[in-house]
Amino acid sequence: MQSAVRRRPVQRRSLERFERILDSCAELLDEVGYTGLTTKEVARRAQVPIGTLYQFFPGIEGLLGALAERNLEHFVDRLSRRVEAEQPTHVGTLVDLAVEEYVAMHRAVPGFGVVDFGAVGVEDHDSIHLLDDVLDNNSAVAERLWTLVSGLLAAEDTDPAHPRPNPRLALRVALECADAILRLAFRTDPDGDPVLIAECKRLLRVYLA
Amino acid sequence: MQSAVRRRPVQRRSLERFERILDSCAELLDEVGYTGLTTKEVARRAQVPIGTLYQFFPGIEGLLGALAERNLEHFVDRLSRRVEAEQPTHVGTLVDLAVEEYVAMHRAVPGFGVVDFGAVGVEDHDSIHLLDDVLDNNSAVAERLWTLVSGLLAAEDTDPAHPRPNPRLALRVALECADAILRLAFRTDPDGDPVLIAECKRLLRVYLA
DNA sequence: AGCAGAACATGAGTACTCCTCGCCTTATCT
DNA sequence: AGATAAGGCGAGGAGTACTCATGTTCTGCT
Repeated sequence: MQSAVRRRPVQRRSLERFERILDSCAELLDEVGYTGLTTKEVARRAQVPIGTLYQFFPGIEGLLGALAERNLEHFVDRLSRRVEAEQPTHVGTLVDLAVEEYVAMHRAVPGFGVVDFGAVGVEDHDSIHLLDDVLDNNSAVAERLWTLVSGLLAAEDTDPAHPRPNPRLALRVALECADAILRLAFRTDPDGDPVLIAECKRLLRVYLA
Repeated sequence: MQSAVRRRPVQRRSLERFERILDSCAELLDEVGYTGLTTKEVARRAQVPIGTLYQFFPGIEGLLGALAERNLEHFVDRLSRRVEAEQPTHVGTLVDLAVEEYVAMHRAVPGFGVVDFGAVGVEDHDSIHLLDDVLDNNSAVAERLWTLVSGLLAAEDTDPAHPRPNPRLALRVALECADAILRLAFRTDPDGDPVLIAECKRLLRVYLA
């Protein structure tokens, strides 16, 4: 079991190339889609020889994994910032924030609609699990979000007779659903179907209440 | 825009081969996964030369599409039968039936865990939409299920002051979620994590109520 | 029965793809 | 300055998806 990258660059020039490869990959994903992606074209776009690409990434899967990792980092950053700024006091408002940030990234970040946080070529056989060893990708996302929501989830548990049975599980499930619905929203409408986005928020609120 | 098959066999021998190709494809999916699948190996398994495979299917995508189509047909059949047998009177019980049938197929039908009803290489670029021209795969499923659930959904609308806003949309969303959660359940546990399966039912009941 | 045309069968070959590996250059450290 | 590590490179090996020209078998029709 290995990471999504083979060798992380340490010198400045190669670090730039590393990022350029990821950027080109993301752009190409938007243009030709997942199955149309080729390492050769990514390398050409990034203006690096093919060998250099394979210095950093173990292959096309790893490349996508690294992109997903970057996306997740980006997302958690943005969400943390907003949570800190707005200090939501209910699960409902937190949900809205999270959905909005996801939508914003979908619109702004190249390739995000295709790779998301790592749900492309779901390989169960012997391939690497991109973000984490044991957990699958969205579970990794759930873990990262846990610190942001666990407080609120516990605080809102107003009825001590019926405590929330398993908040971690609920978060995990909610995430999976949100991912699915929002993907659908962007499949339906390139800008994200507003009706579906609203419905996503509604479902999450109802479920997590 | 084309169907998932290129030429549908009419003579008996070739019809057997057609089915054998799909069966081999399904088996192989379980063994080597989506990215490990090759047309050559499918053909070898099915004991047909490679050219014959391409007589029927426009390529690997089409092959998977045809498999998904068959799965959907199979699923709708099973569910219709159970609905007719048990005559559920509440949305909740109908949900349970649907989830149980889905789980049963996951356990019994080779390849079902990988292709589902068609959510593998989601191609947005220029590839065929497997089950339908305009809608995506799960939307096609939703349409097929609509006749089974529309009656119940309307009948349970007990509060005329707040009618259910858009039952078709709700079904569409519910389906997307169910698919996501149940896939997760089978990723976690080869037999389908019972906790997640139960949670899936719970979410659907809450959401559709 | 004889025949036209449709359906079916075949696999070598073309045009890709991913990825490796040996050899080279440049940077960093002591 | 010398040694060690990091970075750079692209032709080519191994393997894939898919085509197509050529041949065979079936089916319906007169």
